[in-house]
Amino acid sequence: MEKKMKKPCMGRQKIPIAKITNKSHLQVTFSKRRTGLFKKASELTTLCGVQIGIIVFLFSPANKAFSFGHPDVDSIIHRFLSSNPQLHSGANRLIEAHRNANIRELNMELTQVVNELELERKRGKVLDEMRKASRKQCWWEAPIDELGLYELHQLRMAMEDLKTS
Amino acid sequence: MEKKMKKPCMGRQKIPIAKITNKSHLQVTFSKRRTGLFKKASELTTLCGVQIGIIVFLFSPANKAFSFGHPDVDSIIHRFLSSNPQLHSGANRLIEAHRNANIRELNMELTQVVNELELERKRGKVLDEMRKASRKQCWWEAPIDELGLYELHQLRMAMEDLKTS
DNA sequence: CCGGCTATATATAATCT
DNA sequence: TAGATTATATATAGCCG
Repeated sequence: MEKKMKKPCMGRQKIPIAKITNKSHLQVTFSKRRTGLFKKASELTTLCGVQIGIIVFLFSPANKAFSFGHPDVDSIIHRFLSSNPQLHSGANRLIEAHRNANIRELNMELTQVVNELELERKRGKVLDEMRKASRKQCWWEAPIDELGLYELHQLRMAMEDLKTS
Repeated sequence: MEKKMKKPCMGRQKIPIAKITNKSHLQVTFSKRRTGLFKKASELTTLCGVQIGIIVFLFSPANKAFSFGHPDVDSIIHRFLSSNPQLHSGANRLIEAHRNANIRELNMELTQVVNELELERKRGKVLDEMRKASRKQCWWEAPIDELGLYELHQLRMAMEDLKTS
């Protein structure tokens, strides 16, 4: 009863980057992160003297659009649309063909491949760690509850590596 | 050379939010923060199921435009313009033109990532071989039920996370 | 120009008010 | 439903290779 009376607060917890199902959590998180995103954008604008436009569409609970812009969203959009009149040199028919493939599909494919890559990297990393550990001794042969703190730490680390993004 | 033999690293320092004058510092900061901004946007998109479009204009050293979008910048812009009838002045052609550029970038990125994935797979394969070669009865080969509940949970979560993110 | 590293500044998930 | 608090997760400034 000396130091750790009770836990005042869990503090920030790690959350998986996946759709938040709890409506109220989502609302709070959206609000906070949107603010944070705009703040980051604002800082980038000031620090680097760049112009930024951000548009955010929220579809639930109510459809609503938020935006941030320096100098303002409209001018950014206008500039953006005007800046790339055409990079469409006649060389790439493949690109033309892909247009029908829809960007969203490409994005999904890219995302999936990136995920696979991440998985492979982590798998390799964990295997590396295990291999390294196995040189010492086969501590994992013993029941979990008999493991020393160090070994538990190692195991934990391996797990963390596996799931850390 | 008495007190501070060496300084491993200054660590992150606080910087004033004002235009960075040093060109190379600015370049580095811009690159890092732009990446961070896009990552935050990506997370917000996933966490809250919203659509986001970001456009960043860098005027020095060279004029260049960066963008992030989910599903893609153009659709975000289009949606935004649709909600503001006044600004919708025959921009469709420009949007179309820019879409080509986007697809090309995506394709290049995809190709690159696929290549990286191949490399990682090979590495993983090698590690797998090593594991097989030296396997006795390491825990990851052993029956699942020998793992502690916590570790098992962590592993499960890691897998789920990797598959769904 | 990148990507990695370390120490620190910030952002923010949970909790509390 | 909205802020204030707190402990932790992340983002990054400065340095290197």
